[in-house]
Parts: sequence; structure tokens; C-alpha cells
Amino acid sequence: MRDLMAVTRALADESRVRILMALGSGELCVCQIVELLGSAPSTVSKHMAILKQARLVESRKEARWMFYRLAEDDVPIEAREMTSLVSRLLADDSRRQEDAKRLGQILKMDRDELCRKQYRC
Amino acid sequence: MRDLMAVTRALADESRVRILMALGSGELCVCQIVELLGSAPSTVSKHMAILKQARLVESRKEARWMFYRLAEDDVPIEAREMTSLVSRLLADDSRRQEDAKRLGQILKMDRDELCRKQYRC
DNA sequence: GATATATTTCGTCATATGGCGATACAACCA
DNA sequence: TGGTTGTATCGCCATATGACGAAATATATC
Repeated sequence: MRDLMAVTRALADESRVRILMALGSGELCVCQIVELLGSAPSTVSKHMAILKQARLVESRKEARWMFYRLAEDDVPIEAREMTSLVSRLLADDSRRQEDAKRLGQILKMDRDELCRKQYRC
Repeated sequence: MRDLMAVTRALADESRVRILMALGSGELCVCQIVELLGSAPSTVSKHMAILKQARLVESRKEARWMFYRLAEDDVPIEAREMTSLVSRLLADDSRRQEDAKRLGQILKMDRDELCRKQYRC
């Protein structure tokens, strides 16, 4: 029950669901997620901590960047199945499709520039 | 997205998940749920409103009692699938089993007496 | 109609949550 | 070493949430 509640609470916020769906296409660094959501880095970082605590995502550090991806290794069944179901339920969701489109643009940008841009503003 | 978020928010509270699982064995009136959770009637009523708004449950009024059951008619796919998955994930959950046991006792009680007892205390 | 009773609504409180900016920390670079 | 930069943590604020009791709203029952 405890584990499931961590997952349902993590999924009870629209930003976090959007992040999970975005990660469905592959790993992202924090600055890319910041760009997608338009939220402050600190806000995104907090969301990622919650998703990680629920074991919905995993992270790896590469140089200065922290990359997040959907959990793959040793994933609790609650996390795996809930992510899978939410993804299926949102397959045709318009918001998700907008995000996917925007994410395509973001991934074309140079990551260094993207981060510096955020730093300046 | 909107509909799904109503469901995930409804599922992000342990009391509400327990109520949903309890309703898996059949409809219950508010006083029976009050007895199961040990919460105030007003608290349970609020939970039921949230579950109903997310279309996870339906209700019918019979005499003085309001009976709630898992949604059956014209259920949005989000509600149906999430309920089904949560139920499966909690199949062996100890808390759920305790609740099921306690619910068995509650169902044996006379409903009139059960309600009056709550009214007195 | 008056009373009892089952549930809901309302008001209030304490706590949780999500947001942000400032700052701290970590890792690269000059 | 010192500067740059990407992310995390911290402190704060506004709002949301869950809890309860009191009162309102049905619905029997007398």
C-alpha cells in the first residue's frame, strides 16, 4: 500500500505526468524539462525528486547534467504498471501531443545553449 | 488529461483507495464506511464526493441511506482501468486484507444499530 | 406536524503541496 | 585557483487538502 500511494501521489500532479510522458521518448536532462514545462529549475528538480522517490524514474549524472529516464532496472510493479497505463490512457491526449511536438524542437537545440539561455533569464 | 488527473488525484489518498477496495465486494452505505475507516461521517462524505466527481463510484439513495458502489454504467476508461489496476496491485496487501476482514464483521451488524451507535458517539 | 436519524454542507483549523528566488553544491574550464 | 554553469536545497508564500464539529438537509416514524 505504501509503495502504491507513493506512486499515486506522484501521479496526482499534471506537471509530473507530463514529465513522465515526455520521458517516454527517452532520457532528458533537467534543463530540457524546464524548457518543456516553462517552470523554474528548482520546481522541476523538486518534481524529479518526487518521481524518483516513487521509483518512477531513474537518473544518471553525466558531466554537469543530470539525466532522468523512466525507471528500467528493478522497477517496482506499481511504478511499471501505473506508468504503462497512464501512457496508454493519454495516447491520444492533445496536451501530450503538444508536448511531444515541442519536445522535438527542444531536442534539436544545442543543450549548452539551452541551459545558458535559462541561466540568463 | 483532465479526466485522468481527476482520477489520479482521487487515488492519491489512502482512505479513498481503501474505500474503493472495500466497494470491490459490493455496495456500502456511508455509515458502514465510517465504521470501517473510523473517520467522521462528514469526512467520509467528502471523500465520496471526490470519488464520485472522478466517476470512480456511483450512488443510489434508499430511504435514509446513501449507497455507494464502484462505477458500472458508462464508466470513463480512466476510472475503469485505474480501479482495476489498483485492485490488482493491492491483491495481497495486508491493509486491504485487514479491511476485508473487518468489513465482513461490519456487514453482519444491523445497519440501523450501526448508524445509531455512530450518532450517539 | 414533531421527532429521530442518515448524510451533506459549511466553517475552521492544521498541515501538505507547488511555486519561486536565493543560495549551496558539484563539475567542468581557463 | 577562480570562474562558469547545471542542478539541488532551502526558505518563503499562496493555495489546496484532509480532518473535525456544528448546522442544514432530507427522509422516515410517531
